[in-house]
Amino acid sequence: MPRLGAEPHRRKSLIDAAILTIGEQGSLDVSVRQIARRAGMSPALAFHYFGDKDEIVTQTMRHLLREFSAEVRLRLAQADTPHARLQAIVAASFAESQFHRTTIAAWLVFYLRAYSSKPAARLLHVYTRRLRSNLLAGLKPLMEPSRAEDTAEAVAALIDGLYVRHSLRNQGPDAGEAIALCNSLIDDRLRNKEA
Amino acid sequence: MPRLGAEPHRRKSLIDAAILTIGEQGSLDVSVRQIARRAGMSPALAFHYFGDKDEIVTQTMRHLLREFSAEVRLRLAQADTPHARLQAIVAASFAESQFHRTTIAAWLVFYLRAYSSKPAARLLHVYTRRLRSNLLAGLKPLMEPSRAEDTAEAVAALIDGLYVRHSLRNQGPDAGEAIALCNSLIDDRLRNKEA
Amino acid sequence: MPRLGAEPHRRKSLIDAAILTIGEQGSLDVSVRQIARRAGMSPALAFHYFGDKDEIVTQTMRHLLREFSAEVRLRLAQADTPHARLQAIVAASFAESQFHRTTIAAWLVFYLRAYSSKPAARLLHVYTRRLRSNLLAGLKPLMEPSRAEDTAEAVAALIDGLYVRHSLRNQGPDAGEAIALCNSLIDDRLRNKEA
Amino acid sequence: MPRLGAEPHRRKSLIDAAILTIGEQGSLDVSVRQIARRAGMSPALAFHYFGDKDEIVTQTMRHLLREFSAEVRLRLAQADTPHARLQAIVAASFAESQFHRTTIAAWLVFYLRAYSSKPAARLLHVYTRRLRSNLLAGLKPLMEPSRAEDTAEAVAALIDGLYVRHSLRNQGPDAGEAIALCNSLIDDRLRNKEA
DNA sequence: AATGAATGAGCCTTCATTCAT
DNA sequence: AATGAATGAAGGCTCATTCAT
Repeated sequence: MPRLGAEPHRRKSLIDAAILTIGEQGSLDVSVRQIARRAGMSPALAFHYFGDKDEIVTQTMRHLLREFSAEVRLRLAQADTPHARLQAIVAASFAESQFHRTTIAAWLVFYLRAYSSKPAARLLHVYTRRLRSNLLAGLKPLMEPSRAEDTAEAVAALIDGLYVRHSLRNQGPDAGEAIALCNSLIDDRLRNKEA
Repeated sequence: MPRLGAEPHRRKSLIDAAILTIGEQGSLDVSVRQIARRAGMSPALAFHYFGDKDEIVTQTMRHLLREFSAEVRLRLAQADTPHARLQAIVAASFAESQFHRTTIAAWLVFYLRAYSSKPAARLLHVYTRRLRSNLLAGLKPLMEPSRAEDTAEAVAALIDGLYVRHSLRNQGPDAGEAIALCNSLIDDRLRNKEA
Repeated sequence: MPRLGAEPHRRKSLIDAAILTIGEQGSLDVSVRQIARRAGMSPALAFHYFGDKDEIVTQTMRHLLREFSAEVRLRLAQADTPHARLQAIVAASFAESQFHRTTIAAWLVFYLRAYSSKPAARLLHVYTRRLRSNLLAGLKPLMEPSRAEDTAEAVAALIDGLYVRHSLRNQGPDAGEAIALCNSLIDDRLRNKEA
Repeated sequence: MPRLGAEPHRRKSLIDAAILTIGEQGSLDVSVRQIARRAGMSPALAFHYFGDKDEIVTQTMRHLLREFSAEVRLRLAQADTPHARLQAIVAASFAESQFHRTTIAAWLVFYLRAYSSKPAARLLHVYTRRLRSNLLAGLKPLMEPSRAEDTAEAVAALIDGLYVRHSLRNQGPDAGEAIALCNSLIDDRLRNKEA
């Protein structure tokens, strides 16, 4: 039952299925068969559209990155003070589209993939650099440079850590608490400027 | 010429090899053959000692957990104030034995394994509970309970996040800076008690 | 914009593409996709015209055989003595249309195909019988029958062998030398009739 | 039921099975499964010993080449005149160990493999050079150099051609006739030195 | 007329695991 | 104690082939 122009829809289905499958399993060690079945098609079709498994994985990673970027961009557009920009970034990080156990697991899997895959490392590098530069843009107007850098590092790490812990069987805090903890860290750093 | 009592030594070699191999690869998708080769023995012997691959992995995870616990215990023993206890935990987390790229990658791999493996989840749960209780023991005397819990969560997350970021091609801070960031968070929280 | 009567042209393109692809690869282990791409159409169209891969291959083989027959017929028509007829056959065998590395490779591939394909064997049998009868027609008037049969066999084998060796990275002789060697064998056999 | 020191025996079985399977099929397009089954073992074991299919094929080719070389060497050792040396080479070519339909088909398959495989081409090149040099060593003392080279080429081609035709459903001559045809060509060339 | 969509079958290869020695 | 021998299962990937449009 082949429909015309099915490609974009199929690719999307596969990427969604890949996120779910990889996220649930907490590993890239999932078969294309599993992903394809979940996406409602044969493995052969997955290969037809993506060429090989690596490309499925890479495109999935790229998709996650893009979704996050969009979330950030959206919120930054509405922020008009440095402080608001910081909160926008934090909020984006814990937005509903990002802060699901499964999605987070997929993120972590991709983090780990960077260990042995050059392209994955490159992709991730772009993301971390952008996050850092966004944070610094918000922090620099509010404190001296070296302190701003430390703070950016701390916020970025705190976000990552909250992700990790949240995904760990919902053991970590929920989105609201996570945001509060991040903002609290930022505010503390702003208050105690001399520390 | 097989020496008597070679078993403990063999097991240790295999676990060390497993940490290195898993850590370098950033994945459990390593073959027993690889691990055994690195440990200088045949895969068959690895099975002889551990029964199956799962047991190798589990024991490796347990080993990592134990090493960390030992590090914490050691430092807690020398801390005599609540604040010193907090610093001891932080210091243990970034002790040389823990804060290597490869070791951290192995940690993350095990975090992810908890997604699909009950035993792994249980093991990890013990570790997170203990860390939390250690942190709370240090924080409770210094601030009101609900704030102490938030702070414990933040510190734990910050540590995890710094781990993740450090392992990402040394992109994160080194041990000294990591410790400073953690302590700074703690101190900020102590100072702004009313926040 | 599909033109009317495109079918014969399409079929020809496919057969040409098949010869090239099979010849270059030195094997029938080429995909219909490769052949179709080379012929500038989709694999589905190739199936539309030929039904299945086997038919593509068979028709290709038949085409090669027919081309060779035409070459022979053409030259035989202009030969008026037995000796001239023999030379015509030899010349046809090494005519430009036949003596290309790629074409020869395709020939060999088809020879081998006869091992496991009845239809291919039948096709090839027709060709060898015809060649033999053509040679004998030229030889019988010039020597006694049993000697003529031996000679026919030798000439046929020599031609095949020169093909094989020529296709082997142009290691064998070029067309002119090949013809000379064949004629020389014939002439030797004519001279030493008593041997 | 694993026996110790089984490797050489297993490798031999596999190579024999490969010759038969490839020869019967007239193609390299045989699965490792087929070969392994014929050799009485699982495909996995074949991979264990040879690494990959390519290595099975290459070793099989090398085996064929070596067997032929041995046959030639054996007979050359007993030949004490140039003419006897020529006959030795011819006889070796049609010795029982070489002149089986299946073996010949395997030879042809390897000839064709040289089209797309560098290593196969190299291997084959060694063989053709050696054959040529052996023939020339026998011919040079008996005729002028340029004629000797032509003759070597003719003999080599005739042998190859007789192979091809023999393998073609036993259509060609049997070993005895084949040898006679080759010797006859040589003798003719010796007699008509001035041609 | 022509093609993208779709799949079942089959291949190469790797791996965890067992067993006899 | 230690290992080579051996295999079933599973995975990635390609291909011939069909079908709706």
